[in-house]
Amino acid sequence: MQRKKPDIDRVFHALGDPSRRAILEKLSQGPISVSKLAEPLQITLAAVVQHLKVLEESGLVQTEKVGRVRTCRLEPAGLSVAAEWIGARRSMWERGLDRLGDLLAEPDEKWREKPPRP
Amino acid sequence: MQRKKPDIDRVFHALGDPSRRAILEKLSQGPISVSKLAEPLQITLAAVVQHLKVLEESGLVQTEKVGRVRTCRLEPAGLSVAAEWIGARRSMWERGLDRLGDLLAEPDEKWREKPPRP
DNA sequence: GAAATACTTAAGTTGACACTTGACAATCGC
DNA sequence: GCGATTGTCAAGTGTCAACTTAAGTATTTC
Repeated sequence: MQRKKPDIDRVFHALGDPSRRAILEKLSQGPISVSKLAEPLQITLAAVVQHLKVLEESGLVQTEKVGRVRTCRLEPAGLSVAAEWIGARRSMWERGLDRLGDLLAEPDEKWREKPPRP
Repeated sequence: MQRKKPDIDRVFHALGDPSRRAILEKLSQGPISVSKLAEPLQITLAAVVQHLKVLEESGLVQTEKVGRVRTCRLEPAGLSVAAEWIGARRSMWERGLDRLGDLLAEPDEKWREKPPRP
């Protein structure tokens, strides 16, 4: 479909990349500079900076530059967006599973068209 | 970096697409056939089938074909993988935030190299 | 058994995205 | 000031992924 990106979209897209998740793991140990962040990864500093841009735009990471050093840290609120989406789906899920027998037994005109009630 | 894909990678990648999330939302209301699934989306049936393949390989969805109809349903375990990853990161996060003051005050040779202890 | 339904598969297009290289800018230590 | 450190920007490249169209395969219905 590829529509424009609301917040949730950015967050999940950001989480979808292994390098970015590696960055988040590192950051979960505490704030750190860009170059220290890049060191263990096998990509260039420039690439890390690009990932950081994505992470920052998605609200998962915050950065602040002091002198020539940019320090990065996690933004707890960012992950919450994802956690909440998943949580909501999961609960509907489980409610749905309770009714699973019903839904399988019945035909599925349940949530598409409502036949006229005479 | 773009390495090969472990499970968690597939799951987050799958969640990163709006069409696929739309499919999951629909499925969270109960099992449904492929064409019913495709109807409200503005993409072709073929595209939906491709999305379903991704969702199935990531473990988020299960499908079963009976006669000529393929019925799709959510796989609760799939989302758990994502939920757990997020949960783990969040808790480290929060522990990290407590120590934030320390980490900012100290230099950061904390988690990279351990100087020899005489 | 012919027509309709419900997918399935293959091939091709297009745009996004991860990465690189190389040049540049700001700041720190001396 | 000068050199080293630390990051930033702009192109450019190659790959992947989302879609489409079009043709094909089972199944069911009449």
